Amino acid sequence: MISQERESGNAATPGVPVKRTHVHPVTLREVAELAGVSTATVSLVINKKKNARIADETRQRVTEAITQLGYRPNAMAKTLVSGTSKFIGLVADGVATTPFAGQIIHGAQDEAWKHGYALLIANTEGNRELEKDAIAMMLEYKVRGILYSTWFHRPTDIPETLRESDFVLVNCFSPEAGAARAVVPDETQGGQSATEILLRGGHRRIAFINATTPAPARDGRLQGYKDALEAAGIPFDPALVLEAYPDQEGGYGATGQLLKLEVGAVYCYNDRMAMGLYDGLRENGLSIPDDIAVVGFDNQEVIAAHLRPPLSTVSLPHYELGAAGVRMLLGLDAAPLESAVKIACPPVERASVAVHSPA
Amino acid sequence: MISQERESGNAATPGVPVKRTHVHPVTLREVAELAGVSTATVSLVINKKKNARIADETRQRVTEAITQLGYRPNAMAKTLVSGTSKFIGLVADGVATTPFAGQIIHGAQDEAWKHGYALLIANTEGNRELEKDAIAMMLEYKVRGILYSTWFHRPTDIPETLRESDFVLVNCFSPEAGAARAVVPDETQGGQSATEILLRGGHRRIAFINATTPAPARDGRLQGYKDALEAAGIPFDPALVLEAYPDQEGGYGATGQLLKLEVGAVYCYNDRMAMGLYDGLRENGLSIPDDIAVVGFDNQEVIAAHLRPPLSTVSLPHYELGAAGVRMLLGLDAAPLESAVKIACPPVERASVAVHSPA
DNA sequence: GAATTTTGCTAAAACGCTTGAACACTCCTG
DNA sequence: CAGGAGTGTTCAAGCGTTTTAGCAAAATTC
Repeated sequence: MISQERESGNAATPGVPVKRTHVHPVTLREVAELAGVSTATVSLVINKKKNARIADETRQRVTEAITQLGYRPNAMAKTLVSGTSKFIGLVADGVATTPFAGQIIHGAQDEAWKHGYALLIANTEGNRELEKDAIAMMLEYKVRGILYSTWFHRPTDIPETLRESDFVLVNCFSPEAGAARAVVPDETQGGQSATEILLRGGHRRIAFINATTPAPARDGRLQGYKDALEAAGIPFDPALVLEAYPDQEGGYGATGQLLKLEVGAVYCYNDRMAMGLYDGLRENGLSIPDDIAVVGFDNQEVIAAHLRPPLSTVSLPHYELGAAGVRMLLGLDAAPLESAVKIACPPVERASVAVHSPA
Repeated sequence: MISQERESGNAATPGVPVKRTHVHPVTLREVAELAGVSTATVSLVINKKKNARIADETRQRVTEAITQLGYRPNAMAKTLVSGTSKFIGLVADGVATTPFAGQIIHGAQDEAWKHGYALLIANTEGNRELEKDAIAMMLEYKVRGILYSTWFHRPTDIPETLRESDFVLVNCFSPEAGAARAVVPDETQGGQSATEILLRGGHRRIAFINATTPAPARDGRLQGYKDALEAAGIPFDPALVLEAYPDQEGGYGATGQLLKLEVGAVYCYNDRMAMGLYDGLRENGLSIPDDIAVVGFDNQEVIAAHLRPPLSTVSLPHYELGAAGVRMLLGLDAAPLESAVKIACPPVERASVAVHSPA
């Protein structure tokens, strides 16, 4: 065999004499020919097989041929042989849409890369049909596994086709226990940390504006608040817990109620609420943190870091979620089936809470 | 390499005779056997070749076999044959890091998907070495082409290896003319639109707080301001153009100077500046839009839509940039080499500019 | 110096699919 | 009824790798 002849040039176009614009298609065989060895040898050299015995001189010759020709392995051919690609799929319901949840992609991509994997992403906008197609595509490309992620922490059910592959749920979990590996933020610890920021500021009477919308975050963040109070020996007072829709308007609208509580500190369900609350407090002539200390939750950079004063808050560890998802998928981190792995939400202290007790 | 063995559990470890949990590897051949035809026939059925003549009865049988077996084509094998995959690469210097530029990914992914392509993304954080690896990876996977994107509009030089593939620059451009296809936001039109929002509000004396940092945006947005004034028959007054660092602090810090100008309207280089300016103006007891109308630029949702009052601004069309990049790559949109294609920055009017003239 | 081991390399069979050429029919057409 | 035209299907040659078994020559052993 060893069919097609070539005019001397470069650019191999098998069969057809037309030149490709982009030069490359240099194959293993061409390298082998130039180096005067078999393709097997070249393959062995490239993959640095430890128990392959290759003379230094040969290895040398092959390496030279490779660089001289500018050879690039064809990953498809490799994958075909090995049966699985160096891809990890990431199915997201809206991660690319939502600014800060984009960090999930970022974390997954960094971690994947670290282990020699590339990310194949698909944004499904929650569309079930699209989602199915996306998963099918990933399976066809023989991904090593799939990360199924949501833009906010919530329960989800698992698409049937996902089961055809290894997978890990990221920022979501299956309501049926034992159904899947999953990694989520530790809302409770986060709520506790947020409250502790205020406790450290010397506050003992702390309000919490929770969300009206049911979600794991709503329960967890409240629980964390209670835990922190208990640890500090402060009795929990339900009257100090307000509720509002978790956005700027909600925060702004909660101002009135909050003022009635006459607290010196308030912990908001999220940063957007805190942002609205800032406006409300300001309109009432109150200054942060002197009249009232505020902490948020989420650490949405654009907001939290740039409010005046900058907002103390707790980070939603999106980057870490993505990274941990990849590690769990690859079997590098423990990944119990029984319950989701929880990633810490680290506190970020800024100027919205004074360092010393104002009391 | 491929070290750890596993007890039978799941997780196929190549080499070991352990069964895969995930059943699939159903091949064309198996389908063919079940249907009692050759693999060629099955292939023809699947790909719906128009000039393939297949009896309805046969087609039927094959289709059944396919669903019965849950057959999934192996995309790698397909690609190997065809020479190019259904992948489009997206190399980003920080798109995933930067919240709103993430829309580039989103737009690219939607558009790619629409044409049957999947996105292969790599975030390089501007690291040249990583970038090279990322591009190499994409070339090895025989991507149809590569989108090279930056998180803010700027000139860039083109990595050598990028030339081995089709590519389009997104949100950036090459300083050497004719070097590459590129798509960027139309800063000038954007600046003009921003200014026009204020003109429509009845303002004739409009300040512009430009950035101190050199960038295409800085020049373009200023030019747009001038164009808008000229079109309205208002002479350009350099005294009305201030400069500040383009972030909240900068905007806040520019308040003093701005007040000296005694203008009723101000156009800020970006939303973050406007956000800072809001604080500055408020501290001086001025109300927006009654005492002073404000427009920004970028339309960073988290900021612009949720300030009080919501900020009128101009959208940086990240989504469209991504989508247009894909279309240009696939040859669906014209893509001149001489100069970058410009995408409009549509105005977004909110409450920071009053509808009627306050004059 | 024969037997054995080691070293260096290659042949060739996969991997799962596509595709043009070829084959075997059945219908027409004149 | 021979020759041509359709029609339905299969053959077999790739696509670019990896990898195992095996071969020949060189080195080592006794």
